[in-house]
Amino acid sequence: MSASPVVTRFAPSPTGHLHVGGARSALFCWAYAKNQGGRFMLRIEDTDAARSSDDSARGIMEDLAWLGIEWDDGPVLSLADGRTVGGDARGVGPYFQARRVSLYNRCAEQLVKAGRAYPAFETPEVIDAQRREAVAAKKTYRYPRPEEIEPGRFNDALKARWDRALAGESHVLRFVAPAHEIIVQDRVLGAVKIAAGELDDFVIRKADGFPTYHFAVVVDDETMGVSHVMRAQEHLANTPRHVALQQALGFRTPIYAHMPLIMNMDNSKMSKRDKAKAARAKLQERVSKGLTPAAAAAALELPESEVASFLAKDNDSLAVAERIARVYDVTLPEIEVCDFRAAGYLPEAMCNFLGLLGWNPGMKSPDGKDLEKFDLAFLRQHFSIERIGRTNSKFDRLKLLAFNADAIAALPDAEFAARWRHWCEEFEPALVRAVPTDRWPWLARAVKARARTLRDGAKAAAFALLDDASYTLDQGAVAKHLQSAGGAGLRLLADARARLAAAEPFEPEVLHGVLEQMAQQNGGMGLVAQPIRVAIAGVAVSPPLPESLAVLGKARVLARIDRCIGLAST
RNA sequence: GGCCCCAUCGUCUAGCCCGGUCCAGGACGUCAGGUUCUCAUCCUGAAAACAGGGGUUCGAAUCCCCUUGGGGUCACCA
Repeated sequence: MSASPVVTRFAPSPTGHLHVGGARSALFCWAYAKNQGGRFMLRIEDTDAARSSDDSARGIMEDLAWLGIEWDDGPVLSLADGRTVGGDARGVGPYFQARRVSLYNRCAEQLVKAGRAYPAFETPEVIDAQRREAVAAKKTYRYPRPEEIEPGRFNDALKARWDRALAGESHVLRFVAPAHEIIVQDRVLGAVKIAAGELDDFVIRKADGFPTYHFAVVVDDETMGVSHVMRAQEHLANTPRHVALQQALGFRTPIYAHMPLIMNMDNSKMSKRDKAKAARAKLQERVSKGLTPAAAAAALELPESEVASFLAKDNDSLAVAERIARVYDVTLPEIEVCDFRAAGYLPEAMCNFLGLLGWNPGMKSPDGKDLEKFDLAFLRQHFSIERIGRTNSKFDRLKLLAFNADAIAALPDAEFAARWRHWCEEFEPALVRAVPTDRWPWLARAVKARARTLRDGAKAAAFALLDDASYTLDQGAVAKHLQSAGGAGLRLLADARARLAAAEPFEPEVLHGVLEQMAQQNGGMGLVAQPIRVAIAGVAVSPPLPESLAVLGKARVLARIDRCIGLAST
């Protein structure tokens, strides 16, 4: 008899973008399946009809694909390179839970007929009231099982309830929680025991006919052949419910591995609401400095009432937060995978960093230091559940940034140029338009060491975007590098203009030679470079000059120098 | 609050299972130097942790217990 194949799954609900925590879960599930020669499955848990959307499902799939986490089984997605991921090779689909409702209903009926589930007719309002009462009395609320329900027996009372349900009366289905202790054998945490009586008769099918998460998960993991359930620890408390359900349905219990959580640096939960918090903090700071809400609303082009409610924490609208970020120049924290992509992070850096949050290879690199740089190929080769940690980790963006900087530095120049351009086409198109294609590699080379993110690269390249006839010259820089010492810098600049006008071809190597020669004749590169830099960039900071000059081209360089000399001489 | 999980530098962590080789190693960050045409990169060095208290033991970061602290979860959300 062969060992059952390893099948892991990532099962997001399509109610928004892919969160980094979800990405880490998916990464580990993928890595383990691949390590074991098994299959990684993607299932969309869209049983919350009101909050789910196809756009979200698609966005999550695209984010996973961007990271390089590709699923063997699941919805089909076409990639940019023409390949597709997903499919139903094992014939266990569909992979959207909303399309599996009849399956859940069959299982639910089986439970009812076995006396392990029953229709309940209280309205949500009634249940809420009971719950509030319990909270007010400082007691733990547990749904009180009707006395007429006998565990394991489809008695007359249950039959009567079932008939009412079949007749169309609004109801939910509740599970008859077991009277015995439940033990979850977790591969990360060990044996977790839940005493009998801790579980109450939870809902397995909602009034709208959709299964609850607990029920759908259990039915799907069984019918889809999932062997290993790896998920975040926030699900640990749900697991006894799932085990109880499996036992009642006669299902196998998969192997569980609960991973530690990823938290903010302040130990709060990472959530998309952090964006609203950051924007609100900024706006409040402005308001405390005298900005009136009315003026803010005008600047934001939003109704005053909406701004007021946002400020009052009555809503966490992402749209408002993003508007504030743009108008008041706040950087919203990246929370979702697409945020990191837009911020100019490389997928390999994300996967590497995420792979180290709660797991590590426990290996040394050739230089004897702990090995912590690796790619997806390494991860799938070496991943193991045994090395998953038990403690929550904080998401340190500075370390991620360092990883990203290293990943960029490790890219060959040509590849960086291509990938950076690709990113700019989507997020910084003006730069792509401003620089001729054949000069792009020079720009990329000049910018690479300054780019901890692809967006940094675009910032460093800002000089290329300036309008030759109207860009601002920093007065301090002009005074320091051009006008001081009796205008020595200006005289050098005039000399440089003449030499640059004669430089041919106008390419980095030639320009480097021109500058070197000037440096030798004029007391060092520092004295020569800064005046030219101020002239062409308007400020005393820019990427290396030879490349910068070549990117602009002779005509623009001469125009800028002429304008600068004119402005600085008066 | 009930239940559950966790506990090594500021942060991610190695070491813990199979006690001694650990006055605890690496990385990020920080600080101090150096290289460099600015900025950045790069190089060198430094400071920085076993939460506390009890056990067990010749010996504990490693095993046990308690305290404290942090986290998760208590929906007709997933």
